[in-house]
Amino acid sequence: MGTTISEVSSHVGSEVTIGVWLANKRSSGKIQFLELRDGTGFIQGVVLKNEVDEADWEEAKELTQESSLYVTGLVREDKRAPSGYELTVSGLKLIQKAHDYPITPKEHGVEFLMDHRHLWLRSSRQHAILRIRNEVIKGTYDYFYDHGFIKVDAPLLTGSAAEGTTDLFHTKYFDRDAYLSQSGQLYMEAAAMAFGKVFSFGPAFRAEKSKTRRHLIEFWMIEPEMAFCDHEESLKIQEDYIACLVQRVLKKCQPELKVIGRDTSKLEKIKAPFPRITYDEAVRFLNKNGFDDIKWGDDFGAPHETAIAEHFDVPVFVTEYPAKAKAFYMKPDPDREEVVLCADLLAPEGYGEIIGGSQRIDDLELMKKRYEQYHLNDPSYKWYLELRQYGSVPHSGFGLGLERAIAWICGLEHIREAIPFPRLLNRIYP
RNA sequence: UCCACAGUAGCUCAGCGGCAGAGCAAUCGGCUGUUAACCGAUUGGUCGCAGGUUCGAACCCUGCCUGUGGAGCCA
Repeated sequence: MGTTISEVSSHVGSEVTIGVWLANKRSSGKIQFLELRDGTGFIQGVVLKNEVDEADWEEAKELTQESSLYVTGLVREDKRAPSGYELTVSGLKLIQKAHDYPITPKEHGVEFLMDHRHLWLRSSRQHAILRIRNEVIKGTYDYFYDHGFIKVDAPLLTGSAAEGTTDLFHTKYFDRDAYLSQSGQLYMEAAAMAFGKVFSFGPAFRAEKSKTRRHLIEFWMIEPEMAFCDHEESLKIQEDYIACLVQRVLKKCQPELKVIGRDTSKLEKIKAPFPRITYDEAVRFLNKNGFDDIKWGDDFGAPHETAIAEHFDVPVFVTEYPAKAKAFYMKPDPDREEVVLCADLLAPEGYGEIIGGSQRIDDLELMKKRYEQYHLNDPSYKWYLELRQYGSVPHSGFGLGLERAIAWICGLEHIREAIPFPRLLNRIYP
């Protein structure tokens, strides 16, 4: 391994050798421009006929898109080059000549690009998005480590449905039934009782036949859970965490945001605290704004969420939903039993719900009642009830959909670009 | 599961009842500052599949398959 393109600015005036792929080529009779990439960045190589060996000149002429080679040359600053730096090529050594690379520099359709996702990742746009994803992941680890959380891994194979609301992928566990996890939350509640503040980061699987720009069959979720933490404290952590992520991407990923053409002025506004409206207020707002179909007690659909979020240019919390519309484990408001201490965080610009969170029921008798109401008396749920039996404490947590957050931060049309190999309805290749 | 739209060259698309087309890619040639370079030439087809209507179907009709994005559900 030699120098990388990301390091060339510190090698101006000296000769370097870099392992690269040819992204594109433009040539004249006696000068060739090689658009080179090495995974860390892009740089333009210039091959001049009267300054290289004839063999190298001929080899450069033979280069095809995505051929791999070692290139040696002098690093120069040059305003005419796309990146500001240029390599005057003095020698090149072909590793492999690629034939008929499918993704050409022109436009392609969705189906074709998805069929070639393993190659599409090489494009500058996909490269930029996935580097931002990497930064969001690193930012998540840093944030929670810095705030006293420890990462605890939840199992992916489970013996029962975590929430019982969505369709699970069924599989066999030797001669028993098992399901792929759709959430690690219940396990995080157990972990919070052991470690205080915890978070999980792992994949979640939903066998829903959803096919919209906001849905993946397999997606990654960050699920913090905090003991001795009420709903209000949880909201403060959520808004601080999201604002930190956005500011970190703004600080560290300017070149990537530029490649994908993100309007960063919209991201610069993302600072805590975020506005909040209650479910009651949201229903009144919707009824006043042309949504006669919503009445108190109904859950919101995507058009309703979009209408609410459109009134803010930062994420907005919708709080205190009717208990009937939410999961069995959410804690009722002590002053108003019909609503629960929960919040959904809706991202701006129509990106929808990126966080769902709540304070959890800590009272053993109430949880027993919920078990009866929701028919959860299966032995596989026994352990979760026991968390309320041995030193129960107030606790809260939330789940962030990683790809939805990335889609919003990057301003993507579709969530499928926010994950390296998306699993979508009807697509499990490549 | 429901609704809507689409499927023609390797890719992106035009053609909408009368000879299968263009741009890009590929191949060959030209060009010393290109930025999805440009210029000339060549190659490239089961018009998604099956049936029907018609003198004649890529085009009209029916069914099926595949894809797209929207609903529901959710992060």
